[in-house]
Amino acid sequence: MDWSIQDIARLAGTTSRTLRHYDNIGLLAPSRVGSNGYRYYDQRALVRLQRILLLRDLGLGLPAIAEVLENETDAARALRGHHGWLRQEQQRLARQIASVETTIAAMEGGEMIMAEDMLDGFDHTQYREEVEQRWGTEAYAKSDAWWRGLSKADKQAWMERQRQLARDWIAAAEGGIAPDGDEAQALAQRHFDWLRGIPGTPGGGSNGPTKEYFVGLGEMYVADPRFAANYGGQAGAEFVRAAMAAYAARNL
Amino acid sequence: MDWSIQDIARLAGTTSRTLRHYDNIGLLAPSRVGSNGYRYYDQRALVRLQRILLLRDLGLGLPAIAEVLENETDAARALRGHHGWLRQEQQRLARQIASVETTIAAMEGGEMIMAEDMLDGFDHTQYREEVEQRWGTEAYAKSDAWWRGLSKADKQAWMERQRQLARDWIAAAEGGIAPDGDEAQALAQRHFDWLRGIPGTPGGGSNGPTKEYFVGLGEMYVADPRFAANYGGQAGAEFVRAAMAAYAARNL
DNA sequence: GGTATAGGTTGACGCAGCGTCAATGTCAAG
DNA sequence: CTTGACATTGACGCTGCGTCAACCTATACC
Repeated sequence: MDWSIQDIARLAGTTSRTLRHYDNIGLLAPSRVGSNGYRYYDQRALVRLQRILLLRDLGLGLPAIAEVLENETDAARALRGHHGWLRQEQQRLARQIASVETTIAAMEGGEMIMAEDMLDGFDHTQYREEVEQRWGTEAYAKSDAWWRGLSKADKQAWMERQRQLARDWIAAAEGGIAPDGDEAQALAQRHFDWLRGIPGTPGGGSNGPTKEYFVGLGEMYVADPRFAANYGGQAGAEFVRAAMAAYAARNL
Repeated sequence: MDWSIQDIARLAGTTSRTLRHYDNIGLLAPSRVGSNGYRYYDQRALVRLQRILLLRDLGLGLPAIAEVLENETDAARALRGHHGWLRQEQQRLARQIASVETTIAAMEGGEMIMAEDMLDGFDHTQYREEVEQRWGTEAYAKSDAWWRGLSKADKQAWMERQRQLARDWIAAAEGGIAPDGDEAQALAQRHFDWLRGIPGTPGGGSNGPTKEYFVGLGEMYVADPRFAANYGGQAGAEFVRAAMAAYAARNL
């Protein structure tokens, strides 16, 4: 005994379109096809469909489901892998939610990030000594000239970017992820690109900072409490340093 | 002064492809286009791009971002709405994770759901009295005959579906969502479709059960501890009843 | 001036998983 | 014979770009 396409669709709680799709991609073929082209499905097909839908509800992709159904053995293994991915997603969402919340708070509290005047209170000369000491007076002079030469809009854009980057670093550090994982490495990449925009950094310019400079910067973030504060304190700065070091080791 | 497309891409930490995309969909036009078709961007454009990327990192969709940037005012409101959606997503993920975990446990512990013999221990006659009392002896006889007439595969499929449904109900109840929300109502819909497959239910068959039957069933789940156990106990059953009642009020 | 090289342009496909027409054939019932 | 329900095969749409492909341009060095 077999059912029409609508019948099993109803029986399994899905739609005929879905069944045709599954047929097209080879995930579930009808047990019989009439001379008129009509699809008919029997019990075996129904059982398979049920399994498919079960796994789909758990969030597995159709290719993964197909694999599970063919091998028969490693269903649990596939689910464990999937479970890991789900948890990652959840963490990503948690961090995003935190970001949104702090952003909302910032917008309601202060003048909000989108506002025009956000340069107040920023004095880049406060880092003068450190920069001169570690990378020479010339490096500082260059970057100082660069900064003074920027228009107001430029400065705003640059700071906005810096602040967002710092926020993301903090969120990442608090999220408890690995400094050498993909997430953190993506942040390190952003950090690298951001530095690239500052002339006067050793090796700076289009090619980006040198390995030594990049790693040394990470050290400084930890060593200097003024920098550490930007990244959520000591723990945050250490996370940033670890991520930067890992990035440098791989890419520079 | 303006930059080439690669320049701002680097400055903002994105790609030229993205910028072309934003131009195509009207989200961010270049400030100037050379006679050769090259795109050039100035500070204003850079600022706008930065805002776009900031909002994008928070998870907003491009149309939503466009809206925020035009209206200028309701950025916080848009973010609050987005925040709600993010939390929903997070809850959905949490429930999915819980489902995956219980499924893994079931597969490792018992013979797993995919196994063949899972009809043991199910005795549908245990509900005989209740059914006869509430909906008449004929209703029971019909559904009994239907069940006995099913093949082994049919019975398996039916039970698998029932069990998954119950699991999802439990997860939903524990997830703390509203019984009349979209999520729970989708489950009620599945429950309705599932009942549809059982002849002998009042109004059953292709059209599905009647409103009275559907609501009455929900009551029974709460009243009878044997049913309640299927849905994770008293609290779970009450959640199911509430969801079914809401569903019936709207759709039946 | 020639040429190597980097960077620019406009299409257009691909991805995940179907929803949703569109145009048309089939089956059961009145 | 007509009507209506259900079937078929395309094919576009959605999200946000990544990734070729095929073809100009700008810059720099010889």
